[in-house]
Amino acid sequence: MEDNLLKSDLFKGLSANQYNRVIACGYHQLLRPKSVLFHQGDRAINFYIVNKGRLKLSKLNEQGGEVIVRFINTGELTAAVSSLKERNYPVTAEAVGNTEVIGWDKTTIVELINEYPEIAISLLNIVLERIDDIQHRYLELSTERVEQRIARSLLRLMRSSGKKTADGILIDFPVTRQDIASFSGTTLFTVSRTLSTWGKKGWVKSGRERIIITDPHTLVLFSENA
Amino acid sequence: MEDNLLKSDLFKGLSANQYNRVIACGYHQLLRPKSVLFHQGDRAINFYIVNKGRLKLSKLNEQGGEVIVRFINTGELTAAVSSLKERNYPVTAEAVGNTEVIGWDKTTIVELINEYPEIAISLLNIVLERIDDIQHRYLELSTERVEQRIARSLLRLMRSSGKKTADGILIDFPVTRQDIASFSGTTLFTVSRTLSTWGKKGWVKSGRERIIITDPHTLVLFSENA
DNA sequence: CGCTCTATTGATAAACCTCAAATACAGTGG
DNA sequence: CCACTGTATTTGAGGTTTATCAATAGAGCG
Repeated sequence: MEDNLLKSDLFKGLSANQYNRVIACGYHQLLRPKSVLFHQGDRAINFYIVNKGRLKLSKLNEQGGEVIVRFINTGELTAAVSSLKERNYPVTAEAVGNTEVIGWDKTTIVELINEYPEIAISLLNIVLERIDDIQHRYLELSTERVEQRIARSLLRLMRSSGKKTADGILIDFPVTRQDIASFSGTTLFTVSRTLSTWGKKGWVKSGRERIIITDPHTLVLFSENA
Repeated sequence: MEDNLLKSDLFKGLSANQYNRVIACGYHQLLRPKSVLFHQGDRAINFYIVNKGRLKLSKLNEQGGEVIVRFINTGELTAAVSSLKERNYPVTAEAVGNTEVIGWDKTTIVELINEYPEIAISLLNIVLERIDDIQHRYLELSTERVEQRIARSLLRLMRSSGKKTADGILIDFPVTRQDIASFSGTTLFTVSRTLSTWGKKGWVKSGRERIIITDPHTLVLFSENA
């Protein structure tokens, strides 16, 4: 049932037995669509792996501004860091569609690391890659124009959650203009206009909570060169 | 000589002996001002701790756009992640003033972690905090106006490298308008204008590569409320 | 004192947001 | 099957923010 997790980066270098033991230490949780797994500042559980479905990691400021930090797809990991400082601006993890996760609390993780240091290495690798990713997005947000960023967002979603269809590559979960906006650092209006334009050009086909990328190649070129 | 490092988060939970052993495994390096410690993609060494001075971590895109990801101050850590994908947009670590670092290569780090798993926990904590920080900055960049972001940048620099003087709190290393701009996601022109305005209001005093925050309190209020 | 790097300031323009109003869509209950 | 309701989306007009470009001034160094 959870064989998809075996392939997860977290378990790189572990034997099947060790893997089973680690899984046994965690606990399963089912999430309905749009239910919240954690806010930063919650304490009980610290690490989660998505067994099925997808989480949306977002961050709010008090003026109501939202950014989507990333999506956590099946097999991927996220952590609820309960740092003492910084209670404001929590990170929120919300299920997109029906989602299953397995969670470990901090104590358990520390025990497991002491038992199997490979886990620590895996975690470090994962986390370093995440830093790389968010730094990259930071650069993009800082230096690129809106349309370029929207293109990159679509391509990211396509790569992580794309599904081939007759028309093109469908982003395989309900995604609103506002989602794309929060993921690209712009407004839903700009996203809407941009998708309209690209629709006319034949690059994408989009509808209510639904985006199909019909010409990925051109979109890639656009995202890199303009 | 390196007692300042003992206090570093990296060595939390280690005995003096263990600390000495870890330090002995690394190798020292002296850097002249503005010399480059690494580009991402370099391989030999993977983790560095700043023993003296300061590093500027920045990222470039091919259009020449630059962002400063963060400054690594004395006692802090950084890693040169040589991921296979993504050769473009390297992260560059450059010395600000004369700087000393100690470096460990990946193999050594892995060995040390296997020996002292506490190190892995420390590293994880450090890296998770960094993620938190950059995510926070990402939110700010996405949702706040330029002046607010400039204020936050100054305050960050003040907190990490501020030095009390008669006039106010001096940012204790040479920092250009362009640096502030790259750190805030704007242009040097906007930074210049903003500092001029704030100079007239008595919030800061600034000159060539030199910024003193004369009214930190007001600047904090401004950074949070407008 | 000339050279180079940094900073200032103004004019102009582009990019993008904000707000308002209309329209499309999906589900629900009659 | 249809009307109804609550979202999601589209589109336009207008305004703000901030970048861009150009020209000038200042600071430090040999």
